[in-house]
Amino acid sequence: MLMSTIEHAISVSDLPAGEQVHALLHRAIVRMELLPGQRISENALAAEMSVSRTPIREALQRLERQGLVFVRPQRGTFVAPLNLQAIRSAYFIRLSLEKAVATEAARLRSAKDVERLEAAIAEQEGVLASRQREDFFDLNANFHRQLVVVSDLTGIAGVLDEARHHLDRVRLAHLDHAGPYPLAPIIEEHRAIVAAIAAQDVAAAEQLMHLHIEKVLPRYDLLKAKRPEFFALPGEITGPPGTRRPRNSLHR
Amino acid sequence: MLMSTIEHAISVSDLPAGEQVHALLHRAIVRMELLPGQRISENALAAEMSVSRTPIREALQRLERQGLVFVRPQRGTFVAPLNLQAIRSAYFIRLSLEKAVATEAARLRSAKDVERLEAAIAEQEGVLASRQREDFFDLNANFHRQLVVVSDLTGIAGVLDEARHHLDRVRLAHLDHAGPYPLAPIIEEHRAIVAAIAAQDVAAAEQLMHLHIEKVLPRYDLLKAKRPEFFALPGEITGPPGTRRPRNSLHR
DNA sequence: GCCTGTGCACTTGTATGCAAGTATGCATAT
DNA sequence: ATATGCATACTTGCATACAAGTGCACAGGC
Repeated sequence: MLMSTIEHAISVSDLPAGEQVHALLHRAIVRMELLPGQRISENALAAEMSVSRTPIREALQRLERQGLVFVRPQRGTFVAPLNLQAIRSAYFIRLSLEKAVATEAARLRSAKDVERLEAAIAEQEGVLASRQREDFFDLNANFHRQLVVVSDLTGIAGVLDEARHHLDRVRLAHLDHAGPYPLAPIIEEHRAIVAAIAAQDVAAAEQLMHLHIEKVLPRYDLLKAKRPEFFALPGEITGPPGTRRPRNSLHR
Repeated sequence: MLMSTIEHAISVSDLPAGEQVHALLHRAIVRMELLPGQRISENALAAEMSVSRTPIREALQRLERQGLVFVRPQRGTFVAPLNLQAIRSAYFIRLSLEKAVATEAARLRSAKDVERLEAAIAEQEGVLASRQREDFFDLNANFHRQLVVVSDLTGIAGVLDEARHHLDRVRLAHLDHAGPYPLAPIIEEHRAIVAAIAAQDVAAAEQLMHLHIEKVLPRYDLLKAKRPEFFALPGEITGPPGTRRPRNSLHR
């Protein structure tokens, strides 16, 4: 069921095989289509994607370093749980760096930059009602990446992306499994930030970004209450003893 | 010549082969023992370390993501130059995050934490005169990592390490190729930071850390004047046309 | 002397095969 | 019925072999 979408996606581009495998798994994990704890079989993936295990392993090693999967040698590779420490760290990184980015963007922005930021916000509004809500997170990422470009610090985009992905996993889990997750206020915050940047109001840009990022963290414990299995650590068993299911029940 | 030290190092531990290769190359690159632009041959490394190309490639891919090597398919793998954008980004990341870390450390520190930080500083003094100056950078890294632990944000240690490594490359190039690089003031700054943390003076800790980090960046252009070849981009030729040396002149 | 075309050695990317270790399920003994 | 030991199918880690592409060197023509 997972793989039907994969086969569709690979033929699109002719990037290195490992890149494509990574992009695919990364997207599926961040979107919570592959759930925490779920087994990822190198052999099965290689067969389904018609490549050898070599690029598969390359992709899995990347994902492990990003904290999205964990590999237990001779045992298996699994989607990483939502780790509280990883979430707190990602939040802290975003809070610190995005504030500084907003400051720099307010200092350096050109008129053209402001136009591009406003165009990005318009896109977000377009997707708000019509398309899949998962797509909103891609547009949100684009907006924040654009801010990085304006601040002339493109080298930090990778760090911010990785941090955001961890937080997006929590937000998207909310979308699917917990209560509503309103997107409209986020767009309003974006608009306010751009307004401050357009006015070159450094202090306001930083403060508004602070408030914007701040809203992400608190919801994690709500999700943990509803879906504790997403937070289970590698060795832990969530259910009472004896409920242990056969090894591949999650995978097949 | 390079490899004599390598053979010594590998037998010490029994970590996964790829880990060891990565640790070795990483250390050599950050210490500027492998110079920017220098070719890294997968085959030669595999032969010298008595492993196959598979773990070598695993290590090189990690290093590429860290910005320490660059791979040109079907052409070769090379030590990355000192990239201005990478340096600025690393500086920015350190400035933002370390300030926040200092703030949190000042809030959360226990008496035991202060003791450990002071012990780390004592170590730095010990190495100041006696041992190799390269070792100081390891102790400096330990100190900053310890601060991360105190601030209860161990998850961000990896990001800060990677940023610091880029800046350390510049500093170590100074040690070898440019003027003097005094280490004693750095220890004094560490001491002042710890004092502020011990006093739980949040504002002072943040400000002192700001000044501490700030000192790293400016020296880069001085080095660029003395050793422009360290900053040459992949395709660029530093000398005038016709001075192009045979392909392996850097390697053999 | 200078320019052009071809061959070869070398590069990384990918596929495949082997080795070491783990967990499951079945057979056996109590 | 319960517990124990073992065979087996699976996992990842590593080694090796092949494929595709690049650039230098050198031979030949001008």
